[in-house]
Amino acid sequence: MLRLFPAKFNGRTLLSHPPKPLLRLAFLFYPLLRSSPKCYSLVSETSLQFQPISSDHCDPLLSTLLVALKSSSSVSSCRAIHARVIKSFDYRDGFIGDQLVSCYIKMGCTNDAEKLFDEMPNKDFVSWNSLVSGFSKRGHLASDEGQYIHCCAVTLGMMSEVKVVNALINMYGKFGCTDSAFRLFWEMPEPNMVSWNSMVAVCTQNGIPNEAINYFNMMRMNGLFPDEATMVSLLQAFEILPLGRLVEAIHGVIFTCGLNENLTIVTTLLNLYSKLGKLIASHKVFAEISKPDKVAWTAMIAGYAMHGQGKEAIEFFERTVREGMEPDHVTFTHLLSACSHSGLVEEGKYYFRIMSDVYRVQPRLDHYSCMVDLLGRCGLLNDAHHLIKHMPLEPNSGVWGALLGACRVYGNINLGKEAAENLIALDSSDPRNYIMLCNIYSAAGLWSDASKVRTSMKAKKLIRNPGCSFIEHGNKIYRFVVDDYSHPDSDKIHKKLEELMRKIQEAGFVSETGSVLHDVDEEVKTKMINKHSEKIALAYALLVTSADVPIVIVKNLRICRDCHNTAKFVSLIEKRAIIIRDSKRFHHFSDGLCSCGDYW
DNA sequence: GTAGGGTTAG
Repeated sequence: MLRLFPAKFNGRTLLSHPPKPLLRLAFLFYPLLRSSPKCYSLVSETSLQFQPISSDHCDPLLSTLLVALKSSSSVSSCRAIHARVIKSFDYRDGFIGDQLVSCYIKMGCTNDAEKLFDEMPNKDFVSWNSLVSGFSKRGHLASDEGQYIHCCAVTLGMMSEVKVVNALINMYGKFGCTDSAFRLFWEMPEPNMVSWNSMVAVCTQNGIPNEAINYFNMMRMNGLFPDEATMVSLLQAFEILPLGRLVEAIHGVIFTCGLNENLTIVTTLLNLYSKLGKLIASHKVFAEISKPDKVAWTAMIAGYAMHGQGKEAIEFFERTVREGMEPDHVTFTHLLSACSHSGLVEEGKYYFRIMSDVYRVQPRLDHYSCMVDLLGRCGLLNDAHHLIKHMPLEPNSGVWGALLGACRVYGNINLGKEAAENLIALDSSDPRNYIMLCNIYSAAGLWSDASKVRTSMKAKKLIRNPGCSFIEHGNKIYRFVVDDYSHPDSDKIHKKLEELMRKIQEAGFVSETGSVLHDVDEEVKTKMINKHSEKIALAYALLVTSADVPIVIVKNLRICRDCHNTAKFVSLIEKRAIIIRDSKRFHHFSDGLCSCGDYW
């Protein structure tokens, strides 16, 4: 039986009559308290031990409950406990007030958080930090609000506090204001470990991996030894800067430092190998984890999904569930995405059904996106549209984007238009939405409509993100854009490309000019398409790599149909394994076929 | 000897 508040614990007298509302709370949330590592010391196997230190007996237990509440990921528990706390007490100040603000933010009740924060009479720098970090982590802070908070911190004399500056650095990082983050960091008299780690993270999150590595090196030169957070952020830098050999070197360092027992680091490494196209290496890393957790095995499923290995993802899922793993919403997102990337329609429908029926995981927007993608892939555009119209949540850009992608493949102009209009209504500043719509019109030969879309893009001053391809060779990364002549060996590369195109045309390859947006002659179109960055990278790879290693190309945008087809032919004719990672997934080409089954 | 704010993984 659960005993609450024993009279004595370790020889000390404990509170014998705790306030009744608290007693009810403690009973209700006993499992929650037990599951929170930070509160574990307060809660033994059989009883809830409680020892007040202040004259106000409510505070310690309520604080413990609130801390447990924050560390729990259960939103329903959050709401329940929060409702009861508010009913029984009215705390606006000090410790409890700060905790409540954090809880509100965690639950997504940003208005309540702000209201309470405004009402708090004695805000100190801890209160401010709770607010800043909570809001910036969840993207609930606008840039000017951030600057206002920075001003407050300065006027209230909080800038001497390292934790405050660290919170501001991270806030600016989340806004993409790297310059402000840099300035704050370099003005700090004594940055600590978290400050350095924050800088590495800020650089990684803002797509400047070289800078992340620089900060890492500077940190080492300052005599600091990297910890878990450093390694995770550093590893993530290599997602953008795919220097495979350097990653293997870092893997070695992780091993020799004994960090290979650290689940967080190892999971990041596993995920990184997947993203670099090395699924076998991911699997090896996973196999060496002694006690993989939910995050680690979800990462493995995500790896299979990315590489279009749906059957393997399902097998893996079923095996681990049998071993007692409890899947959550992220697990199902990747499992459904695996089904969709492999065209496993029936399996996808099955898992979508049982995720709530059997595993009690309610479908979220990501799951609906996967389902729309899954249905769209096999041409069931009306079913996909029906699902969107009848889903219980408000469809977001992911859901409409999945439909638009399917419309592009199947050339459905009407639905495509609807999807694109919804997308543009949701976010009129994302050039990709306009480009997709433009693509659909162009493919259907509706040049005047396509041109209207281009005009509205121009009017909004939206610039198309230029496509580029990366390839690693001899410890260097080479970047190619369309019609690129920047490489010193450009003449050779373009000669090789022309030769390659001639060869595959002889084997039956026909250019697919539908991917070219511009309303120009077929001949000009073919010329433009033949100089796409991934084709140049491919020709370069054929020139400099040996025949036995797979060619790995990384592209920032999605691969176009023509380049996809080219890679298929080249894999057949040159007898080479080609791996292309585009912005959405991996394509493994061999013997004239692609792992994506021509749908992406 | 207890409890709060700053960095990191699917």
